[in-house]
Amino acid sequence: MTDRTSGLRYVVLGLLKQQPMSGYDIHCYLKQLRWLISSPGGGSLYPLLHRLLREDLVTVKVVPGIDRPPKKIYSITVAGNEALKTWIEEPISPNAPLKAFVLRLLLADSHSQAGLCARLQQRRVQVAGHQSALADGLDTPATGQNLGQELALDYGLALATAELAWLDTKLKLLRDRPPFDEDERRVRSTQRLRSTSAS
Amino acid sequence: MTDRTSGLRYVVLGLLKQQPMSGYDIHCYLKQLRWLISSPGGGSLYPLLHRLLREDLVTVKVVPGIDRPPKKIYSITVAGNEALKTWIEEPISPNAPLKAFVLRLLLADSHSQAGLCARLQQRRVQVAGHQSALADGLDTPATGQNLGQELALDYGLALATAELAWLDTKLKLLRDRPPFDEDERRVRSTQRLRSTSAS
DNA sequence: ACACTCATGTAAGCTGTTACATGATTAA
DNA sequence: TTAATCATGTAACAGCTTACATGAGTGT
Repeated sequence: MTDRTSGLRYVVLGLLKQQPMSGYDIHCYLKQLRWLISSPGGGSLYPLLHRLLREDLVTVKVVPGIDRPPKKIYSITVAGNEALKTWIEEPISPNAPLKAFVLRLLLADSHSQAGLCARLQQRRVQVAGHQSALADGLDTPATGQNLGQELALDYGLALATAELAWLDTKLKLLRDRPPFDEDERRVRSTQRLRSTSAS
Repeated sequence: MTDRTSGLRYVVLGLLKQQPMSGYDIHCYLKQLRWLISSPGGGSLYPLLHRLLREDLVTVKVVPGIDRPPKKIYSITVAGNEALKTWIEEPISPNAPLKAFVLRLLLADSHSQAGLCARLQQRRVQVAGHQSALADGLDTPATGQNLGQELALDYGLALATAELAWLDTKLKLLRDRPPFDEDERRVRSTQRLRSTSAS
């Protein structure tokens, strides 16, 4: 409901849904994504796993490693899956941080394509609102206008505009081709969904 | 140093630098900017002001209102100004949240133009890094590729690209016209710095 | 009478951070 | 030997959130 947290909880559940893994594995995986979402240290991760365990959203199995420290492999439970689904599908509050959206995108592999479309659509509405609010801010020289604020507004506006463009492109792509089945999804998506190019 | 906090502290100091105001005033002001930065409730604001007071970064003066509850008007101190300046000029860690950048932009009115350029430049480097990392992620189908992750990466890439374009435009604009004096700044900036247009 | 805005505050709690501790194995 | 990677954890604390409390005035 609040959407003000980083949602680390659900990132972890999402990863465990893809495959069971240890706290350390999660840590390494998230380090690779650190430019998309903030990655936690052990001090956040392990206590979190303990909490999830107490809440019965995950289970553990200790696997002794050969010539390695033993690992504690965590798996998601039915309750965990439900909690994750609930969170992913729950509407994002309009001024939640950008992460809230990316995160759901990231964890949406369990998502139906229709659900994904709905999510993008919802985002579109919010960004559009956001954008016009910024445009208003720029047009009214009312509130203490200074160079910094002006720049910040213009910056926000530029990013909002770009995001709208992206959303429209993807929505069109997703709508043009009706749902395909699970097996094809992976392949097709990697072939078709590219648009922007690097530097 | 950490850059992991929301920096509310410095937003407040920045506002108080522009003009002395009460906790409630700050609350209202920030509510208007809620699409750019998250705005705190009274439960965050008042304790924060008390802390700033204890740290001698601000001072208070109680102003009894006529037919209104009395206000506590806070003003920034010399120490407060220094703290703010230090924070604004301190380098942003590469994977700090987007807010960290916008915030400094927002509070940069006390900033020299050269400083602003440097800040944009620094951001450019970071976003470029960010962008190529994302591009790499998209090109290697290595890590658990799924539709959601693919979309998230593409999304990040699109936004990074747009941001780079914006940064380049602004940097060019700022470099083309050498520093103008304080009085002209306000007027000129509002005339010249626009680029993106609304819906 | 009721609710709403102005205006300030407290208290409990969650999340996450840093810094530290442990202990084994592997590479310089 | 020293350092680094693997792997887990604890403890202290910062920051923020929600929910609540208070109290005066204003409008319906």
